[in-house]
Amino acid sequence: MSVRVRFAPSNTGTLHMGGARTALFNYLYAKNKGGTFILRIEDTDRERSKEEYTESIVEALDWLGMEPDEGPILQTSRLGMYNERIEKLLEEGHAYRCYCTPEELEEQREKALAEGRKPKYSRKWRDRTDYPEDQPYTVRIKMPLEGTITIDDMVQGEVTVDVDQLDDFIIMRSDGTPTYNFVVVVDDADMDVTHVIRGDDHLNNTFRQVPVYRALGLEPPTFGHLPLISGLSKRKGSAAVQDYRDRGFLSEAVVNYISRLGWSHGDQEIFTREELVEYFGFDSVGKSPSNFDEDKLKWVNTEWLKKLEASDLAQRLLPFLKKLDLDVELDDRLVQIADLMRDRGDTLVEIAEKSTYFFTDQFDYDEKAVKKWMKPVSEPAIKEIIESLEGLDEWSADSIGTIYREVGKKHEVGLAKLAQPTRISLTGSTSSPSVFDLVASFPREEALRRLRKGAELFGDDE
RNA sequence: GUCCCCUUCGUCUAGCCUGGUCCAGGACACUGGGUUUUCAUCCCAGCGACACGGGUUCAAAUCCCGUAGGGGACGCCA
Repeated sequence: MSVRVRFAPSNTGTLHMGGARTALFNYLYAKNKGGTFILRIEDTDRERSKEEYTESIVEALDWLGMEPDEGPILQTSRLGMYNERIEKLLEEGHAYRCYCTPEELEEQREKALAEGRKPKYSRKWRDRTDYPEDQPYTVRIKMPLEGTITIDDMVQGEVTVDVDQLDDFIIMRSDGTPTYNFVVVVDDADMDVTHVIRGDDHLNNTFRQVPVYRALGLEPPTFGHLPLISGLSKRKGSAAVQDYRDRGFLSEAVVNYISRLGWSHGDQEIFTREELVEYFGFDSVGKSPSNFDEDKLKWVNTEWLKKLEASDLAQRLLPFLKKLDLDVELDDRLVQIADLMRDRGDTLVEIAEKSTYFFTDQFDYDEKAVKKWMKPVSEPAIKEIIESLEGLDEWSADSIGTIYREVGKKHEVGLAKLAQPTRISLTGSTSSPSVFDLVASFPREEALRRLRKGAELFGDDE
């Protein structure tokens, strides 16, 4: 049977890095096995579920390149299915009505906790049939009364729990809606899910769900419970995936980075999507929780920034440049600039911010730099360079470089004394790509205009 | 409180299953050098860990037991 996995977030919030990693491991496992990746939205929490979150989750997955093969499937669209199954369980004696009130249960729970016992439903209505008339009731599943339940988890290995830890949990609320631990089972079974891969905060739930499978006459799937990413805070990965996109991280880098949280492939750090799909397997998934380290994410991002095709990079940089109110469009010049700037920042945001001078001359000259470099020694040479540049046949970094070297030699000034004033004139500061590339990156008239304007900064003799 | 899971450099991890090749390897970060027309990139070096305690064994990061610490679960949330 072919592999079918599902990522099943609730739509009570946006997708954050922890969820993204769970989705990724599902996706990678499915693709590695040539299987199917399903997206299901767990929206049975009527209080908190919001459609906008569903959209946000779909968008995040899309950005990360994990389009589901099936879905999104909403659980609320399947309500009828659940009621049928509950009726059947009731008829077969695998479930029963419970007339306890929420207040009554809460009281018992608090009492148990206060006395240091495990809070557990008393099973008061398990074997009763003297149902009160017209009273609201919930439906509870009958858990086995003795024995143990063992699962063979793809990540955790064999885990056994004594059934005395389990109680008859509610599968249908008094308002008639089914609860999570019941609904997941029905859905996973109906969708022919073969492998349930989720965070290990669900490990305990698994022992509740297995008896539900059995009561329904179904074989439980294979489970894989991933260790959680610990200490996620807004600053550490629990912000929406889209926030990382907006902060200038590449989706490849995000995917690459989160894949390495709990999984590894020897010493390799940088993976293409194809490699991830090819190498991924639960043999290499660890059991211990990991921390989200933004410094390393940044490093992975710089690696991807270096890897991308220049034209691709330019395209991705464009929106960030536009956000800075710059007059830019996707053209050869932008591609050239992207290529020059790609290793000069950790994120697209930083690169965009450092690239503003390419698109506007509204910048301030760095005073210290002006003082240090705009000196009379450089002035005659720079003036001659400006003249030579005016008549240059071929406007290219190479030929521009030739002029700088020749003029420098003639005036007996070092290259730094020509390069720095040039940088200041074109960018306002002394930090930029190679000067020749820099000059060549401007249309000739613009370069000359800035050089002439900059030349006015040359100070008097000291 | 009860149950489940986890524990190798600050962080992500390799090694653990199949004890010796590990006085523990790689990566990020950090520190110091070098290359360079600036900055960045890049290169080199350094710093830095087997949670603790018992066993088993000729030999343990690797196997067993315990302790401590961390995480998770215990809902008419998912």
